Amino acid sequence: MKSKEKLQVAAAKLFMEKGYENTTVQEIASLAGVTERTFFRQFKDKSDVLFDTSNTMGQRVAAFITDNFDVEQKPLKLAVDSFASISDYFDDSRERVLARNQIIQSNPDLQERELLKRQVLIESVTNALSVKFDSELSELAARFAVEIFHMAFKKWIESTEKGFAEQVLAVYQLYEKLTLLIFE
Amino acid sequence: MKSKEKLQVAAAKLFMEKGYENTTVQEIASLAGVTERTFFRQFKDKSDVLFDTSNTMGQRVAAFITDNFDVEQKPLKLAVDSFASISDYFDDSRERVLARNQIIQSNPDLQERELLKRQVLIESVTNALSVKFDSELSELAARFAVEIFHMAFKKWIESTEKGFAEQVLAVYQLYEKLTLLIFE
DNA sequence: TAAAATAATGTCACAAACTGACATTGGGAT
DNA sequence: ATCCCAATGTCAGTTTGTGACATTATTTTA
Repeated sequence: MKSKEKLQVAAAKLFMEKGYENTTVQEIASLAGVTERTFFRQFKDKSDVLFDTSNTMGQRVAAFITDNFDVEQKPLKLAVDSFASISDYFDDSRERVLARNQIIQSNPDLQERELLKRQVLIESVTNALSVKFDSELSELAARFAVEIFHMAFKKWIESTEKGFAEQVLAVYQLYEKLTLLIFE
Repeated sequence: MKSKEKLQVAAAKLFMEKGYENTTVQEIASLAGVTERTFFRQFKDKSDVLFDTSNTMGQRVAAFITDNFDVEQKPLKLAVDSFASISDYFDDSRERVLARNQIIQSNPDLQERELLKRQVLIESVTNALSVKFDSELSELAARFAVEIFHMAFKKWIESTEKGFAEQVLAVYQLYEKLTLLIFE
């Protein structure tokens, strides 16, 4: 196992056991059998060890969008569907996602980091949509889609009732309800 | 002048002159004529000195919403109007807002902090809307409204053409265009 | 295979951000 | 004038993060 992975495993373990703020980079490095210095070579800061820098979600979502331009004309619906399309990412590893989420919610620094990741996600979706739609419209749709995704995620966390895709759909319907009010 | 204000002034000056990362808390404190320790008593961290902790915007926006429930039935439109209602906050001090924005955009830490502030804003709007509307619908409307606000802010930064309220309206119209596609 | 280049890790020294504990001061209230 | 309280200072220490250079694996190539 590469030291990067070892550090991620060690960090996850310690964060769970004693909380994010109570574990030092020193401890993580020791548990992983490396030096503090190599921690900071793999991750730009302490919080970085929890965040996937490669933007896997963004790539999957963008791929879905480019693959489905033809069957779906409405930018927002397309973007929302793209989030539903990655529901396996969540449903298949509920345990891990929940644990991770709990750590993040326990600390403001981590929440901020998560928020920044959401901006990257918005960009991915915006770029994917921009191929076919007007760029400003794409950005707005992307922003709305990510908000819908986020609300769906929160609901998915709270209850075991529905799968991720269903929660996304539920929030999308809430959006339809919201917009229908325009024409009352 | 209270030391808190002195620190804010000193920080703003130094951040402008030599950038956020290149100025130390030490320097800010010295310029303000106090100790590093009192800086950290006033602000929870270095970035805090740039952020208004009292959520003035949230309060103003929430106030507008509660004051205008009767004249406006549509939650999103109401929320968006509430942002237009504080346009003086921006138009009246373009200089300062631009300078501040430039500092924030120069550093990831500050961007994250700004993002967290937006969450607080979302909560304010959600709570205000919840008095009259369903709570989930309120949250969705609040999230969308804040995204619209943010896009309007970006456009307002980029061009001197329109006032803040006009930019908000412009993005809202973009939203209408987006939703109309539902019924194509 | 041996030598040489390259990548990963270690060592060390240090700056900057932050905190806890306790001392000092500087105005208001009495 | 004195007492009180809040704000500030002092100081010592922890943790995060970085630069510079040494050492050790790993891979390339002669």
